[in-house]
Amino acid sequence: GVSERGGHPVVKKTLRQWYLRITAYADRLLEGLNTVDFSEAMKEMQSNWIGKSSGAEIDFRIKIGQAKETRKSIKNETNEKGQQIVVEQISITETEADSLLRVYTTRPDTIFGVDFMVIAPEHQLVEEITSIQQKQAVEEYIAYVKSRSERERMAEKKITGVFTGSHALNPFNGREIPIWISEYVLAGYGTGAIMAVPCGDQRDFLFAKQFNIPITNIIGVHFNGEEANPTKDAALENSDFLNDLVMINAIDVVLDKVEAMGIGKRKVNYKMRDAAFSRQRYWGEPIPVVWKDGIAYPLDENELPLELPHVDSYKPGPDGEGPLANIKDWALIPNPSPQVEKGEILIPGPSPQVEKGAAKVPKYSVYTPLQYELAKEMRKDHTKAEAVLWDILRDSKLGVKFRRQHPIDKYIVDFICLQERLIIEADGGYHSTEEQKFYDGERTRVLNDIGFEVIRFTNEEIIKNPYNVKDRIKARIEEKKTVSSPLTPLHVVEKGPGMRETNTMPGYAGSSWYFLRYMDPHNDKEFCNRKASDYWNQVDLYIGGTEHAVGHLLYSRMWTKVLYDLGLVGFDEPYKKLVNQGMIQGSSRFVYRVHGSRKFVSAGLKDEYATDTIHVDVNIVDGVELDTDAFKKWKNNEFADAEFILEQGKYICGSEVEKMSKSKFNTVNPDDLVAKYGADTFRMYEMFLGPVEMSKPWDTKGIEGVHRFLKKFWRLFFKETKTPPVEGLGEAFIVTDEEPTAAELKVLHNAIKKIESDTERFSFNTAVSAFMIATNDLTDLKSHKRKILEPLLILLAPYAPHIAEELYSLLGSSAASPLRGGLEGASVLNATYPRFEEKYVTETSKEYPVSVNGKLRTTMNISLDADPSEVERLVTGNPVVQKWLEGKAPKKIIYVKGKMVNVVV
RNA sequence: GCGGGUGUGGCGAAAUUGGUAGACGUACCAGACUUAGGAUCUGGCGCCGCGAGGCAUGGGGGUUCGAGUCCCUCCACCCGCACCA
Repeated sequence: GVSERGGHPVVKKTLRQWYLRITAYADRLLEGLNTVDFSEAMKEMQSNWIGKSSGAEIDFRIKIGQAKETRKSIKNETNEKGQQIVVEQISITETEADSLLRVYTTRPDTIFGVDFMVIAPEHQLVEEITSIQQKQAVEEYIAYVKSRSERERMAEKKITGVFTGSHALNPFNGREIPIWISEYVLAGYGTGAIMAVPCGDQRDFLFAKQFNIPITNIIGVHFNGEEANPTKDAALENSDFLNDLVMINAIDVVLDKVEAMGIGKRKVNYKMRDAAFSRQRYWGEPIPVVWKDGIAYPLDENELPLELPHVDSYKPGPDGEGPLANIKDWALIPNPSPQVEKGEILIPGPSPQVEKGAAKVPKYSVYTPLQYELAKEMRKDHTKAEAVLWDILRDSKLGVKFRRQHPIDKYIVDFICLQERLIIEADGGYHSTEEQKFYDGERTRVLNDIGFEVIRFTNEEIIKNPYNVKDRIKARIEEKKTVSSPLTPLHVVEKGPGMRETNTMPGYAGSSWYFLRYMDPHNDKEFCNRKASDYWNQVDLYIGGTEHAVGHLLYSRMWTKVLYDLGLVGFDEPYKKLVNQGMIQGSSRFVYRVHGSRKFVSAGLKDEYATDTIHVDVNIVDGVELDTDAFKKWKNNEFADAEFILEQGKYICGSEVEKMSKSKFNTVNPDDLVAKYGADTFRMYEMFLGPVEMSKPWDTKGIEGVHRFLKKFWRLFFKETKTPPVEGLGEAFIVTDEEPTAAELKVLHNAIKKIESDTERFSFNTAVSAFMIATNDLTDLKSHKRKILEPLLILLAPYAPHIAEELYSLLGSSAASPLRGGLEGASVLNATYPRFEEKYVTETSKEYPVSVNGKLRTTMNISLDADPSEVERLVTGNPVVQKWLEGKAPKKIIYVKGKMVNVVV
């Protein structure tokens, strides 16, 4: 496609990027959700995104179907024309593969229902296990998959796949299971390979049907042959030692056995990926890193803060880099600070030629401490060959100590004997490519340079012939012990020119923790003093949209956990309570142009024509009726020659609720509304629209009501005058200092109670209606008393701050109304919130609803202290009730004090 | 497909614990004041019915003296994720 703004072609480029390792926090981000007050939808979105699943990785042995061929010349003769004829015998044998097929499953209980395996097209075993017969088909299929864009793949959902020609062996019964390749298995999730159980998984079922793979039913009647049943509650059948076990209980039985046999282990997987943390833009915090020889070095603390350089142009840098790459003066630095060096002392061992203490103690360097982390990770995951080799080398079995997955220089080597300076590497199948050979050669050269010898074995060698491998290593160690091993200087990174990182950080680098800065905004030593953050603690209430669910809200939760782990803040969740406000949507209008003409057809008639739907500006539509003259002038007369096909003399537009967007011509500009009605009206109307968390289309119509309310409220303070107000308050100001009546106090205190509780539970729409009710009531009572109006103003301040402040200051400071002394210039924002007092709203009687058999028939005013027998007497005496009783005696009278009365006949 | 949510007048909505369904606001109708009304005020306004009354909270069923609210079931719409094994 092309870009929306400039129409430039969009191309894919490979870029070096920084990632935030949010995956390391996956579990804690999930658990933390239990401690915060977020909506269910929000929690659900985040936990879906994290996508934790518990299952197991299981290794299957692989039988390669006729993969190896050996050619043997059995005849070699010359024919009568003198041409040589070579007759070859090709023998094909089934062999077991070097590698194991590792699958990820959440349902190990279904292991006897596995009818085929599926690996992703990108899986590393594809080449190794493809048989000769299937080679062409597999290659064609891979080419087909590559030709499809992700979009096509998602949209079409075709069932595609190809058989590799090889089989996996069920570890329990040795059953041969065909291995297929299909794009429905994703390389990036789990191990990129699955065991398919068609009777229990719908995708597997459809695949089996598509390719006529026989289905094993392990759940008996729970499987109907029409579709898969993912139940966990069925008793297993056809499942060997699992027979009759309920599936959910069988999971652990299988896993225990798998782990005992050493062919797999329990494993938790996450859908969440690390978060891209670099942007190719100017605006963003620069990343404090200097590159040298392809290695990233962090800046020293005393070199911080690193500030963005001044630029004259924000044009992108070369090869998709950010604009900073253009600023050579800034990016290139002649002398980067020395790298962080974490070395280990290499003690010259007991080699006879090296005198103890004679040699200098050399260090070998490690490029960055990160390598230690990486090595640690790598030690967790090892190939079968590595495991075999480690078994040979570990515990000084060969007389010298070996370490595995050890960082040295810029590499992490498989096995290293520091004492004898010997490195052993186990190479997988991929080491045979030309490119890999080049890198391996380079690696060997560098390691040799710093005094290490490298011995390489292929995985195949190690597994097939471990004793041979062991003997060769042992022999080499003996040889090395007898010769001098000169301690050459190690590969040292010299000071020299380097280049700054030219990517910048994304917006969320700042938005993840900005709230902490509010707690200590003037601190120039640290982002926020621990004492300040301990005092203020978590954000009490955070109002934001759901669109941040898997972005900002997740990042800032992670960020807070990092700071917590570093001891810099005392809480590990940033937000105590989260309210998702709804989005104000746009209500779009459409016109329908008859295809290829300049005729526009009204919505009711559009089905009779082939039409193109066009967004039309909502401002030239009244309701759904188009102003056709305005339409002709719209967009600089673009549609000046339009003709209209009307219905009942009108052009009716189509309508739809969509996101507000300029391109959809459905935007309403708040500035226009503020100019017309004022900010208070606009603000209050937004609150009045409905519950905060609900999205709804903007509708300007109702705004008049709120505006009328504010005008009415104003009239509690001011008399309307014909002439515009002049200096001072004059006669128009009608607030008095009289004592309020009981009725007025009741109105006030009902309002206080309702508005306070509504505000606290974020029910702003009902709070606004409570203001309206109070204002209507006070208008009816002709109440203009300061003792009523002043508390009401304080209540109003959060809802209509401008008018509240204005009237409050008039109450307090006006010379013309000397109602108050000493409060000149006081702000309503500092006023004490009014306190609700029960005594003003207490009633002595109530208009009770009286029902007969649950149906409301009448109401009766009864004293609240009336006892039940009194109520019964009054109710049964009521003529309406008597009419419905039809002379019968009531069976039962239900009286709920303060609520209702119900007579059961 | 999976998960979350919402269904109440012409429209936005209210009903906080099972207790007078539709508060408040719009729109609409009638009227007052007025040169005028896009100001203000009064009255009406769920549907059917002259009325008594009947029917109404997406549909159906249940629990209860009483259900918008609780339970079962079906339907529609919106949002999020989406080949996650």
